[in-house]
Amino acid sequence: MAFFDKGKAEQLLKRKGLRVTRQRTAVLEAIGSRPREHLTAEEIFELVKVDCPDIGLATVYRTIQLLGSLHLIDRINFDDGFVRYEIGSALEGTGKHRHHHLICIKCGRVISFQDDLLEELERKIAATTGFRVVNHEVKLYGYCVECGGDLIEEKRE
Amino acid sequence: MAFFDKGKAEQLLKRKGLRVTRQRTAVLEAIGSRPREHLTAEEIFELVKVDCPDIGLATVYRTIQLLGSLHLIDRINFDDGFVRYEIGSALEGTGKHRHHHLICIKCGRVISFQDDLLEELERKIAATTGFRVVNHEVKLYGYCVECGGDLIEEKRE
DNA sequence: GTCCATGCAAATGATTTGCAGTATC
DNA sequence: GATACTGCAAATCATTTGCATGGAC
Repeated sequence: MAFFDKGKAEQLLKRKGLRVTRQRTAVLEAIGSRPREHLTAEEIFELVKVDCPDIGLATVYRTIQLLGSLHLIDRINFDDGFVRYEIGSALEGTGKHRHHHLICIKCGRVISFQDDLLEELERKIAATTGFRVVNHEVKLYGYCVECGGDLIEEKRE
Repeated sequence: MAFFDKGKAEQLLKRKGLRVTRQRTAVLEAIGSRPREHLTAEEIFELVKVDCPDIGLATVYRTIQLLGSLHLIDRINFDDGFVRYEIGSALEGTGKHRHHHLICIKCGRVISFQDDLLEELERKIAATTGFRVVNHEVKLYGYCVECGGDLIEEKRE
């Protein structure tokens, strides 16, 4: 059922001296059950209430923050007023894979894609600036097919 | 004094039937006077008050939103609780140049860099998905030189 | 049994909005 | 002079926090 390594997550919590609670498990499962869905805290709250009806929204926020700091979930921000979350790439089967987002500026649709093209860039930056890159986030804005993505570029307001 | 094309901005406002006010000019100049500085609304407010002491914070917010929608300024979000702004790339001399950000996850320092490496990726995406990319945003997270950027990679929390 | 974790309600804080007065075109 | 813009204060709303109770180990 789970699309991610649940045991690994519990291990990590225990190793840090943190407790494996019903709420934490439920939040992680809710997010893991919706890969690529970019859930808001409120959406996670609604999903979790199914299995865990007494959970409070504050607990969802606290749990989200904890899981985020452990990199069990990833934070994404589409600048629409909500921070969103998805299962951490470290927990998903393939291990290190980077996925990024295409955001349609007309309809708001978000499409995920994978690409490791930035590794070359990261090496270049390390060489020229001494900055050691450990993660990256790429957002591409444009028009999806339904909103005129394949039209010839033209002036538009 | 201005590091950007002020006339172009005023033209654009007028063309849209909008008014060129003291406040709008002052906000744009404040942001333009601090290239690469990623100002928050509050910081812009403080800067603008020098030339325009009676301006209200609400006007700054409204102006920022307006200038952003006209692409006269660019919005950036470093997920620290503030939306930040910088002069729009369209207004700066060189025209189309993309700049992105290196964010140190230890000290928070932000370094800008330029690179057009993503153009190849954009073409690839257009070809495979039909999505027409018109803009992109790249954030690279890691450790700056002062925070151990040039150390060998090791386990850290 | 010890503390960490939770639920609730209240607090926070960036941003938005209503409205009456003001300034641009 | 019409009406878009501004300043002020109040409202909004996602997120955080204080505190007393509850649960994991």
